[in-house]
This record gives sequence, structure tokens and C-alpha cells, in this order.
Amino acid sequence: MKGVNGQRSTVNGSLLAPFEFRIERTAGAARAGRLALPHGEVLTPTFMPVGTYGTVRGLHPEEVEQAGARIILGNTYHLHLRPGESTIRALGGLHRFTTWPRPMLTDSGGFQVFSLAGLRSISEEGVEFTSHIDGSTRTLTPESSMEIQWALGADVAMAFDHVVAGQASHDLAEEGMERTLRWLTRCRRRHEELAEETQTLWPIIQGGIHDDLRRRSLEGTLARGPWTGIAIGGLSVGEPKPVMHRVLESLAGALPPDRPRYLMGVGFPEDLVEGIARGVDLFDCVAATRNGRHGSAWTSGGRVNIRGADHRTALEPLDPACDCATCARFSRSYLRHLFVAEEMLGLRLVSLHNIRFLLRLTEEARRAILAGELDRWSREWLRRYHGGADA
RNA sequence: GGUGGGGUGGCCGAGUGGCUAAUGGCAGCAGACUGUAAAUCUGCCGGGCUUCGCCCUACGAAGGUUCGAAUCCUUCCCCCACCA
Repeated sequence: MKGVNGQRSTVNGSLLAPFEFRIERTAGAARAGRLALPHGEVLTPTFMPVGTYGTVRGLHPEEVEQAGARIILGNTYHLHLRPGESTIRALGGLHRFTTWPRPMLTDSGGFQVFSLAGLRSISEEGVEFTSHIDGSTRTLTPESSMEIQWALGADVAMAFDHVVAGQASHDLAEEGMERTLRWLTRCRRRHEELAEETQTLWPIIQGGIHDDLRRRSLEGTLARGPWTGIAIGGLSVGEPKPVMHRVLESLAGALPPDRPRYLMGVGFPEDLVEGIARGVDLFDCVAATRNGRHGSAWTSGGRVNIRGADHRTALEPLDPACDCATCARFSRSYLRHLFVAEEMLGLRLVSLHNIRFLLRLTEEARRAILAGELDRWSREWLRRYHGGADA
């Protein structure tokens, strides 16, 4: 290691070298591991809350940490628009700026190629966005995405990829997949020029729902390696769940077994259970906080809409089995009241609960893997979840 | 007591002869949300039913004009403003 930021990752007492991933035990395709990053160690499998603008919406960093999060996301495109990476770099980088002391990962802006499809045009060089903030033209290329992410200073930078919709034809998915590979070459080159050993770059597998394309994407990606971790992108973007499971299964056997696997943008609780069983180590998803703000909570008995009239006088917590700060203290009736009255505390409390719910789920899954009981745990978990009142 | 204005679905409020079971908004109810343009969006919202449709009851009350009335006329009740 070199440089002032290059201290060994001793935050959690880890003796691993930065970016080292050690698998402690496997259970079928599933793995329990430890990932060492410059800002600390991450036990896997785990869920990474999304903090697009350098904040997990509505939550104080301490709350996010107390909920069990050990790594969170930031977003290249949105932080580039405001406050801008030069500002963040001048203020000491994303970690110091936000005060989040633990590992961070920045998404590359690739997802905005998909989610802001109406505001951008793609060329081989890169993507031209019309800013939704002021209408200005903003161009993102594989190179500029790397430059921005290096300026932001997260532990993990993501490759700039071309995401296509889940319904995309073979031709379209192939185009996005091949472009993602070509861009990966450019990402890697630029990242190597910039980054010291305080940041690693992870590639993203694309290919839509087409097994042959997924395989080619993986081969092309590995040929451009080595990598300290590999992401699977372009899932849960409109394709049926069984299709996502099939893609994961087809990749599980071909992915390097000793590298962390990150399933991007997933997901819902049942997706985490299914994903972990298929070898996924890392997840991220906005649903925990977005749905939380919208009053939709995950509980061990299924989904609950806290705005519902049936909670008007309910004394029980959101989820009696939950150990989050919300469930420890507040009744469903109070949470419902906060939503009806449009008090911001309600948005925060349910967001926090959802974050903790996913993290507790991954913690339980990890324990089950270590205990060699993942199958049983998964079955029971899904049965209880789908058997709930709102399932 | 006089003059003027007004009474519309839970509330506010459009609507002056057929296109009106009645615009909007609010409240209420339900649903959606997966690498965040989202504290957002969508649907329902007089009653009933066999609910892509049918049947009731409806615009203060009663009566009338008209093929047809929330809309026009008469009487009554109530509210508001001003004047006595």
C-alpha cells in the first residue's frame, strides 16, 4: 500500500489486504465471506443502502451504521451534477464530505443511461445527457466516469456500462453488452492511469435475459481482468423473476469463485434470499428507502402499507420480530398517523426499518451459511414471508 | 321589517334548459415502486347489483313550466351582507 490513504484495512480488525475477499464457508452456490476495503471490512452477503446524493435519503449516517450497513453507494452522475466532483474533491472526498467513515461504492452513471433514457443519447464515445436540473448538456464517457469516481474517492468504482431494459431483444441486448465490453477496456485503462491502490474498479456483466450473451459478456469481462470483484447488471429491470434466477444460475458456475459478486439494483427481500442462494455476495437497491418514504414496509410476515386504515389503532410495531430502532419504540398506529399527517419522521422511520430489515436478512443468511443450514433457512424465510397477511 | 346575495355529492367549489351521477381541489380508500428526475405516481371515491354494464336516489323543501330542469317560474325554509 502507498499514500496517506493507503492504510491497511484495520477498521474492523481485518488482517486482509485491501480488496482481498476471503470466503469462510459455502453452502451450495452461496458463500459467507469477508471483503477488505480501504475504509473497512465488509461481511458478506450484505446489502448496501443507496445514497445517490451522498446521503441515504432521510437517514443520519449514524442511523445507517447502527442499522448494520457497512458499505453504501453514491452516484457518479448525480454527484457530478451537484455539487460536482471538483467540489467534493476540494472538500476532502466523498467520505470526509459526507462523514460516512466506512466503505463506499460509486455507481458509474451507467444506470442513468437506462433510467434517464428520455434525456440522453448514446454514441460509441459516450452518453450525452440533458440535465434534468438545468437543461444543460452533460457528457459521460468511460473515461470521465472514471475521473469523476476517482475524484469522489469511493473504495469501489463501477465500470460505465450500457444497461438495456429487461424486455430488450437479443439484438439490443447484444449491442449494449458489446458496448459495455468496449467501454470496459477504456474504463480500465483510464482507471489505471488515475487510481492508486485506494480504489478498485469493478466490471459489470450485461447481456439482458439471453444466456449466450451473458456468457460472452462474462468471458469478455474476464479477458479484460483481473478484477477484485465482479458485478451483474441489467437485472430487475422488467424481466420476470424466474428469468433473473436463471441468469444468476447460469453465471454462478462460471464466475471466478474467489471474487465478490455484486448483483446491482436488487432488491426486494425475496430477491436477496434467492440471490444469496445463487451465489450473490452484495446487493444494493433503492426500494428500502423509496418504498419506506412511500409507506411500504417489509415485515417478516410480508409487505405492509402503513398508510392503510387497518393500522389506525394498531398498538403493535411494524414487525414484532424486528430489532430496528423504529420497531423498538413506535406503534403502527403512530407510524400511520405520521404518514397521514405528512410528518417527515414517518418517512424516516419506515426507511430505517426497511434498511434494517434487509440487513438483518443478510445477517441471518450469513449465519445460516456458516451453520450449513442455508437451504432450510431460505425455505422457512420465504414460506413465512409469503404466508403473511399481506403476501 | 326592508334591500341585495346565496343554499350543489364528507368539506370547499364549478356548473344557468339536453353532451350532468354532475369539472376541479381537499379529505377518504386501495395499489405501484428493484445500480433514486420519486416525501412520487396511478386507480376508486352518491347507493345497490350478476360492476367493461344495469337499476335506484340526487343539486335546501314542495309544487309548476317543458319532450327534457341543478339550471326557468311560484311558495316556503335557512344562511350572509347592508339598511332600519
